[in-house]
Amino acid sequence: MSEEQKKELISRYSFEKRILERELELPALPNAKKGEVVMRFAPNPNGPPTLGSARGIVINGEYCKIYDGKYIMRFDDTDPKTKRPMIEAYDWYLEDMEWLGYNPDEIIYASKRIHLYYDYARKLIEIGKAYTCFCKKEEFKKFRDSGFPCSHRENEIERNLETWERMLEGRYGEGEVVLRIKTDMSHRDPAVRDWVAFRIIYTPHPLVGDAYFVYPTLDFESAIEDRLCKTTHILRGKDLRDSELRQRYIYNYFGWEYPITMHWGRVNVVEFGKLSTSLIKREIESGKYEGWDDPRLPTVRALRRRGITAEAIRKFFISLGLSESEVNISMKNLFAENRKIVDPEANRYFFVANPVEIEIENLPNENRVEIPLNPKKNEKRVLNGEKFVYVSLEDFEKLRGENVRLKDFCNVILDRKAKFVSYELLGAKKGKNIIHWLPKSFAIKCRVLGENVWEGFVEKGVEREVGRVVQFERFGFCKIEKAEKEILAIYTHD
RNA sequence: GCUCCGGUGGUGUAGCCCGGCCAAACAUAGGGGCCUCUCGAGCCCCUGCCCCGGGUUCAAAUCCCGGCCGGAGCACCA
Repeated sequence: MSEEQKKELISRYSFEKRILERELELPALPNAKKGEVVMRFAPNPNGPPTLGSARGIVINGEYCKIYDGKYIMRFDDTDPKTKRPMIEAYDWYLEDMEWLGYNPDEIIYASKRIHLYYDYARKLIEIGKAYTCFCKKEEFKKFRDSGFPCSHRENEIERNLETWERMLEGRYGEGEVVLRIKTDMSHRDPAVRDWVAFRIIYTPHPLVGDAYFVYPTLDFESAIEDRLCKTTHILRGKDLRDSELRQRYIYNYFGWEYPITMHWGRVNVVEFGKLSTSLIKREIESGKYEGWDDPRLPTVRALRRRGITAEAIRKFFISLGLSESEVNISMKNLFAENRKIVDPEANRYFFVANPVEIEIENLPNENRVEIPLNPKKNEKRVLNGEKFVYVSLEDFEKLRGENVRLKDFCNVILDRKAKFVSYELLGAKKGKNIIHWLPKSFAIKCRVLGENVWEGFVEKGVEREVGRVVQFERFGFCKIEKAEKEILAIYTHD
């Protein structure tokens, strides 16, 4: 074939691909019509929401906003024993969800609606699609692994109904009997073979006490609840992918249409490794962390306390999208997002960690030093340029004996007894010898909490910033938490 | 072991379904420079990626087959 023919062929088959300006937005949701979308975020409140939960809240919430849909907060709290809900955590979820910018249109507590699920269980037994099973779990595991049914599978419907009634009357002990959904004992995926729909637990539930003792498993509860709420789209982590396979059996038995599902991959935040809710709980109890909002923790409340904005968290997860591949992501990405939001607004202050007091000998006169509160704004803060000032130990040790610029004030030869050089900026260079300082008469004690604890002084004026993120120059962004006798700040990021 | 899902620069994401201006884009990180009286921000430049092997095709990141690697499920947890 000649070159010409080749070219001809190529141009015939190639088509112009429009290069889309990619914005920060989620891909279109399949089969979604504006105003008709119903989605839910369904956590078990056995601890406060973490960064991982935030992904679910944000992704589902964003789609609800885009499609003007209904957003349901559903507490999947149907295990009072192994994954026992924390009574305070219900409110924590609601608080954090609102803080992240999403307001649920409806709140559902599965534990209060268990009687509704019983009706469906009964119907399934009646049509021969569920059976009561007296196998011990190890015993059943053998059947599941080998793919053979256990004897209970062939129970008469009448007998199943009878046992079920007796379960509800409390005639059996924990672990004695369960209700199973009949799927296919030879299904190629062992995870879907005749799974448990109800089990008996006598431990009182933190929210509803002893109102029930026959509890549905997540798969049963979720299957029914999604139907009752008319959920159209389920977006969740890949760990629940097999749920769909299991739950579809129920949908098929009842002739229901299963919602559209999408799953995102596992997120591993490098800084935290595998920190599960239960592990955090243990470390709080052991005293390693001070509480669920310890700024070192990846809970939503800790991030908020620390000065990470909801907007940054939202953008962070929107940018991750719905990829099914598992990701190793660093907090640095979140911080970069946050810095962009916080930087233009944050006022600047001098914070001197590990202060060293120096005296400027032969200072000609004290004077007012005006420094912008923020380089992009006009407002100024005023410091008194006086004889006794603090500088940080780190700067002192590094630059002792050198010509150093006390930012916006004057140049000195740095020492405990420093020599005044000039008011003008003579040969001082950014990144080299311009340092921050504090007049002794203007300094308030300040403690900064982060990975470390820093003690030092901060300039007067930060008292006004309680609740806001400021930047301590040459130190980092911090959120001012308290201003009483001394200032308490939480380290946000650099 | 069985099942399912992934694998694009250091890290994320887009492109894959519908093969072709993709010798691959954006963000972040790292390196260099400019600017700024902060180690912050901004501006400019640079480094660096289609897991491997076959196949189909004029043409493969994209389709097919086979490996390898990673993750998840196989609970009377969610």
